[in-house]
Amino acid sequence: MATLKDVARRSGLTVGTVSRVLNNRGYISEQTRQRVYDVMKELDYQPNEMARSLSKKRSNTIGVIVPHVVHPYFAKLIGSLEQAAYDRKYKILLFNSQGKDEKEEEYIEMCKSNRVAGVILCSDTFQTDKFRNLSFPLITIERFLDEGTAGIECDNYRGGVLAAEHLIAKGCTSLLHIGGIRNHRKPADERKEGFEDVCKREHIKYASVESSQFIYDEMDYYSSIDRMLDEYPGTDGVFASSDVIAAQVLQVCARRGLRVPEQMKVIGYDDVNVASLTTPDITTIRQPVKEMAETAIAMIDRVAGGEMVPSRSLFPVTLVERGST
Amino acid sequence: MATLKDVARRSGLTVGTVSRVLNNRGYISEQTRQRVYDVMKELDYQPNEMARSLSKKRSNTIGVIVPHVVHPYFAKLIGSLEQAAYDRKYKILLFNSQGKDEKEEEYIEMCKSNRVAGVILCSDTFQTDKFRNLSFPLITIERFLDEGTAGIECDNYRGGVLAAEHLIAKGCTSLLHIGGIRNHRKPADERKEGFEDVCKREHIKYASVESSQFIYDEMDYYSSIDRMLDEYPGTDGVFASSDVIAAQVLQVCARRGLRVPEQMKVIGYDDVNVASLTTPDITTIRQPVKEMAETAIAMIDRVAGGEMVPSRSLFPVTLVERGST
DNA sequence: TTTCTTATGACCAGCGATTGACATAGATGT
DNA sequence: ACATCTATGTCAATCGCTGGTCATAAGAAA
Repeated sequence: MATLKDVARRSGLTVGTVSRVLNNRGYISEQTRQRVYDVMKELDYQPNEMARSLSKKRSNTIGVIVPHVVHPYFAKLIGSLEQAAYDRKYKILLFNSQGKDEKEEEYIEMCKSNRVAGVILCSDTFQTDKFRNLSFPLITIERFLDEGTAGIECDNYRGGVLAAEHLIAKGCTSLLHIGGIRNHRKPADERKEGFEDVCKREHIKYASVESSQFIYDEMDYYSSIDRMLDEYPGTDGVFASSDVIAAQVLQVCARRGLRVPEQMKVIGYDDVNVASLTTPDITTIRQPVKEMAETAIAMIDRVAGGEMVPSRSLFPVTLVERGST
Repeated sequence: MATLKDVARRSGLTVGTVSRVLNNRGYISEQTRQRVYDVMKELDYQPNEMARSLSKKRSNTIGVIVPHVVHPYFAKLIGSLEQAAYDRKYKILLFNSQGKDEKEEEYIEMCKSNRVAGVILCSDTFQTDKFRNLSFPLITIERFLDEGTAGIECDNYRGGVLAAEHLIAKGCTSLLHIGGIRNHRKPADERKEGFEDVCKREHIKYASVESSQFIYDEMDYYSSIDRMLDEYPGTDGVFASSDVIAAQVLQVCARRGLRVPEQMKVIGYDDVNVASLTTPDITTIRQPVKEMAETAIAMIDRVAGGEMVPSRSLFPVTLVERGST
């Protein structure tokens, strides 16, 4: 592959000058600039990012660590992050921790090795010394971390409130909240709190359960849902903390002969594509994933530029009404 | 961050020796090796991959270019690729071309710049000179490319055959095949051929249509499905070329009051999670995505090691029977 | 004429590794 | 006692690019 030197030689300029063009440094005449670009095209020159990063002690790569890739919420998040990164000339190094703490630590090390511009850490909650003294910004999405540079969340409490109020407005009298993936601590707790506060206020019977025995990459909640419905008979409204869980609630209902939404109303969370692919489609609490992703990438970019960023950003959620309620 | 030099100094060895340990070169006593590892841990040393790659003229990064991230098929593929890459000490640089040719070309350039060990190109079909004279292996998945190093496909013809045979065995008399995303040319054609050959052989009424007006990231086939069912009344079996399409067929049927599987049978393709999240869940043709991903990564690794790899690998598909047929 | 600004050349250290050539020296084998 | 193997050191080039320091020179501005 052609190198800077080749471009310099071919264009009759020096390496220094060509580098100046490449990095918009110092004085360059329009004519020279054009000449350089022409030669670059002619030689099909691609700057060697390795050398560049080595020299600049920083790459334009962003590490994204997710606990799950197949789950539609993360798929959507990853897609949005990639788009936002692309817009700002960054590349995404994707890591799937599968929710394992050791893997997460290992990936952080890899990010260090690769001198990433920043890392975006999604969901789950786990603290380790490895997150300290990082030489790059660490942005968390829907996750609380003491050592992080900044945290991006959506208004989970309000999500719980919206869900409960909606179910109650639709006439439910006995509610059940099912937590699951991505809900190990804080974010889920807040959803639950919002949900429960409304139930208390409105004097509605309710219960909250967690399907903790979730298996990554499997997303199999059926048995726990079944058990829960047995445990709380008379439930006529379910608030699932993800659309995937909600979809499975729908299936369990179908098997039990419970008509949705007539006999049972179901509301999900996230608003990912599965929510609109089921029959009936699922009423859900929408997270502005795209905006959250853009914010995360923008933050890394800004921190890299020496700017300050808010340590916590809260995004609003909205209710999307569909056929399940 | 600590450098090799620091490790050398701290351990009382020379840079050369430490490098030997790192790369398993030459003679090293067990004692020295241990000493080096200890110091590395002590200093929290992480080899600078940039410097390494620059020196070795090759990185351990693999570029993955997909036309779509949110589509469950790709989400699954990406997840499998990441896992396989991790197992072999590679990292994934993720690029979403959104099916746009220009973006695909641009991403290939980026891969060049980053001196990736190889690129995995998924679905869609598009040829360009940019794919020629690459200094790294280019592996395609479910995609035909003249310039590629190797292609990995699943037996699409057989998939079509299995689908048609299954629907007919279940008593369908008038079939409809709906193509869509990821089906621009060859792979989809073969599914269609398999499907049609069986229909002809069995003297079953059939039709094949394509919902070409697909919008990336939207996955909205409803209107086209509606139109198709209007156009082919009497259809009692649908072979959709993806589970996402099948899920939407299910919804359209529900809206039309067509009971599945009693009045209408539906079979999908891929076997991604949505297939099991709908009610009823979807009978589908399963692609061995995980194995395909592993093969792709393994190939890059082998080509990097100077080995030869088959230019075409065909994987078998299987029928997974569920509630929609 | 003198001073500035613009535009480029000429050099070169440095980024953090790799790798090869060659030297040295103790241990082992025969 | 001599060859051989093992284990390290020494030294330096190289990978491709960045970015600083100077020097140079032409044209513009004062």
